[in-house]
Amino acid sequence: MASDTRSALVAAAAELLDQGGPAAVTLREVGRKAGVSHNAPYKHFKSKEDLLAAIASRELERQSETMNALKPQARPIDALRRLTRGYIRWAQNYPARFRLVFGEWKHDSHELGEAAGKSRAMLVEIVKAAQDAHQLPRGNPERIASLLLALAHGAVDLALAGHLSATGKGAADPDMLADDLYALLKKSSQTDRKYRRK
Amino acid sequence: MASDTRSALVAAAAELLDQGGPAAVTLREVGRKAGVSHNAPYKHFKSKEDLLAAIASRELERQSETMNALKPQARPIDALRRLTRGYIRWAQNYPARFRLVFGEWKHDSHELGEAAGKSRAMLVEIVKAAQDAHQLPRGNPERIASLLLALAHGAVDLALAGHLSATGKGAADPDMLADDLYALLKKSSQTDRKYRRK
DNA sequence: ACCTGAACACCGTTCAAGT
DNA sequence: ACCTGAACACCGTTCAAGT
Repeated sequence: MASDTRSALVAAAAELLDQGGPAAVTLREVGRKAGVSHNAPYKHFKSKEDLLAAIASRELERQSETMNALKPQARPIDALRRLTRGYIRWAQNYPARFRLVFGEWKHDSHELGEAAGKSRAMLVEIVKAAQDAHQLPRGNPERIASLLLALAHGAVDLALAGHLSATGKGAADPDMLADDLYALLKKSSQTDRKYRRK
Repeated sequence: MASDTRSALVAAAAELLDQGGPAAVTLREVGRKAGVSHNAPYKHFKSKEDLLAAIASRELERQSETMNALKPQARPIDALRRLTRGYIRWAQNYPARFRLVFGEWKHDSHELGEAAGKSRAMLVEIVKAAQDAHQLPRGNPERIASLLLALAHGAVDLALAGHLSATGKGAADPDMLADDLYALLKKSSQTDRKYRRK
């Protein structure tokens, strides 16, 4: 199914993407790197966009693998924090892949949506566990997962674009903002507990 | 300073951007729309990227104008909420401009950074006012402004990419997530008040 | 100072042809 | 089924030349 040249093409394209952004991913250069002609990719991908979508899918699958490997953790809230940090690190180390995964997709790529859904489901599970341990406030776990994801995503995207760094006292990097949100959630969950004890 | 053809070129380019994304912004089409030759843009902009940066600057300036026009509001917290909603609406109505403004910039465009800083400063002022009225928790106002901005930005970016819509019960749009964060901040500021009264 | 038309190198995509 | 080489249309950019 996943032929040898196909994955070689994806790997070559990902390398070019990291080095010079989407503009550097030319089918001619991809072919050269993979040792085939400049239009051999058309036997494996419908178009250049389809090749880029394959990179994005690969990235999302790797993310869910990383999430699986990271699961066993004493406190669920610590697993969540670690996950958040991992997400931020990934975006900062591979900004081009990060932007590709969350960029616009005309050919709405069913495969991509499924890979994203899988990661999401795992995230929601950990949120539920943290709620059961009273480390997160009550409420719809999917909603809280979205809140955490949106903040981490927005913080790192702004940071990459240089729109976050107020130099000096107010300076905040993505990790700090994530910590702020976790602190707010913790405070809120403590209020929840007080109610529960009444 | 802002010559007539220059702004005509920017307007034409913005229109093309809205219609078909950055790929649709070809200098030939921009020239045609503005009634000049396909390389007249080079007398006003160093490159295509420079033209795109001009669109981004224009957009940021318009944002700070909108913020100025919106300022007089009874409760500062309401002004903040309105600002958040405006930001989300803008991104949803003009996704291509939104992505352009927060995309990557090689030629790091000093002009762009200044326009962004101006909007930021206004946002921080309103946060301060809300803190003084005990509608937001204490703490560094720049930090809280970053938190609000990061969440709104991340939520709307995820929504545009289709990575937010868990259908069914857990479904959350950007406005709902912003409301969640405001609720957490309100709760936290009430705890602050209790401390203050002791 | 601003604009034009021709030209160059490069890219995505298609096609006829080979194994 | 997979690959190749030539060809086409298009694009960003440059250049010589015009006002």
